[in-house]
Amino acid sequence: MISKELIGASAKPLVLSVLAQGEDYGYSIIQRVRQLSEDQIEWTEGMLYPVLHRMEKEGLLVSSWQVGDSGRKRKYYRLSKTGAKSIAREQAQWIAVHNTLAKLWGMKPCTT
Amino acid sequence: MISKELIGASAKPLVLSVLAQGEDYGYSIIQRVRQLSEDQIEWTEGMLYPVLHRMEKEGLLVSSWQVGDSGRKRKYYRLSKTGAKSIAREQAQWIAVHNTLAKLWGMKPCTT
DNA sequence: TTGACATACATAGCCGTGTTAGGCATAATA
DNA sequence: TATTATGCCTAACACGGCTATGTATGTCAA
Repeated sequence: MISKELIGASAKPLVLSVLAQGEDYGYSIIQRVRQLSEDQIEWTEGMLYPVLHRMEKEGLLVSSWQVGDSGRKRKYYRLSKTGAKSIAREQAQWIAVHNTLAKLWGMKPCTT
Repeated sequence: MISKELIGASAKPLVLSVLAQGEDYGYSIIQRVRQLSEDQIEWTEGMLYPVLHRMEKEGLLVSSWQVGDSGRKRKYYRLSKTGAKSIAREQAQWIAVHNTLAKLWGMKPCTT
């Protein structure tokens, strides 16, 4: 179980990074993150949807309703240019904190 | 500048890990973290003191007033047994999230 | 002496955000 | 037909960081 603080801190960078691989919709993003984390990160819909709305309002994402193969309406999100650029900043912040923890834990720092 | 979300998520593991190296007091912890992060993590007192109080209330820390060489009264914190044990859990959570991000960023995962 | 500054702790109000809980709707499955 | 999985959304609540402020002491220079 991941703490709500960590959930909150990782939501934005994770959404941005997932969408960097191509557009996706809310419900699917939750599954993708769960799989990527090997069932360790279990997002709730009540957490993700407001995050997506906020990020769209901030201009990081763009949404569009589409009807997929299933015939069901889905709200797909993709990165805006601003969103694509912001990944680097999110990444830098994360690495900065991670490397500080890594020092205290006797781990090797992350480059790149 | 680190986002408030990341600040919040990293506060507890950072405090625990700093105190794992020996007891310390609030004002000093802020400096320690700033140095360790190479000036990238700049905690405010209004953020840290409530964190320390909470962690003590949770039984993770134990405090004691001491008079150091400077003749000034300081409130030193050290890990309780519970606090020492909790580091591993905090670490596991952090690594879980980090490795998920690392996958998306094409980085090598952290092993322990 | 006096003023400025770093040290050192603490709290109050504002605001953002995850959680819990609930609602609504459709397609697939039993 | 009933249930489950899918798929979106929002409201009330509680928690916690930020800003601002208050208090107090030691150091150093004018």
